[in-house]
Amino acid sequence: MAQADYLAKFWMVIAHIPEGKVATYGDVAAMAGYPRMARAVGRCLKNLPEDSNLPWHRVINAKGMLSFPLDSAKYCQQRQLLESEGVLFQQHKIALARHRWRG
DNA sequence: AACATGACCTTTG
DNA sequence: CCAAAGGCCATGT
Repeated sequence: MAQADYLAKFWMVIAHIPEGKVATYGDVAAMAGYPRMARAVGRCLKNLPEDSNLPWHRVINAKGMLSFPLDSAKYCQQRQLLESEGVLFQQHKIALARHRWRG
């Protein structure tokens, strides 16, 4: 189905994000060739199995923040993964200007 | 109906 | 006046 088509592209793009860099949902969608599908990217990541080797944590929203409540376990996990890769946080946001990846 | 978003607009500092 | 932050509506699955 068509869904598998763009899902595969999202995975490919995300898999190409370098360590220490991040991309927004919208950027991933655009780089994959589907400009208005930012939310579909989020949906896609949500469906990922745990044993997936995809660096989902390098995908953040346009505000440079993680799309989880600040006190959630998910938020902590993602933030920890990013910081361990060298991504710097300013308060609760990522320094997008410094870490945003451009394909 | 719900969502792991984005862009735009308005308000603060 | 410019920048950052938050709220509201629009998109697509």
